[in-house]
Amino acid sequence: MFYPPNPTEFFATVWEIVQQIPPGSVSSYGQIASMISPGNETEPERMRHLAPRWVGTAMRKTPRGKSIPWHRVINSQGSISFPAGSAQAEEQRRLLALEGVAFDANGKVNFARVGWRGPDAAFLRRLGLLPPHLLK
DNA sequence: CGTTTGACTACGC
DNA sequence: CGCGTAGCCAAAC
Repeated sequence: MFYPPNPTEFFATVWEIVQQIPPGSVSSYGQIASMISPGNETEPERMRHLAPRWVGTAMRKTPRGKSIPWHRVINSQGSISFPAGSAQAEEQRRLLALEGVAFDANGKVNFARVGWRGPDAAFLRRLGLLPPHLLK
């Protein structure tokens, strides 16, 4: 797959992006991965579609106590990626519920309603990321 | 130092 | 809708 040329830097970028997600909104591993460039625009398709997994790796290593809203990142299916019923899954669901993000009977959110639109232009410029309309 | 393990996703059934 | 699989390698054991 695509893999971070510099994992440390990649992880830090992921965390910065996650901090941009406002309360009440959720993003996905794939959405975040698609924002990070360079690389994902030129990467072969077969490599590119594995990038989200690295976002998952970054999330696993999320530093605590740095006010990073890790719970606002879910998978592309709109559901929590921790095993259903696990303590971590319950915690994530609880934190999201506090922000008004609800899951349906199938354990999925309505992306159309609570999906994050993406970071603002100033943030993109600061990190040198590509604007959403240039992303695939 | 060898083996196992992922906070993923698109796609086929 | 749900389940299984390929792709792919840095961490965690």
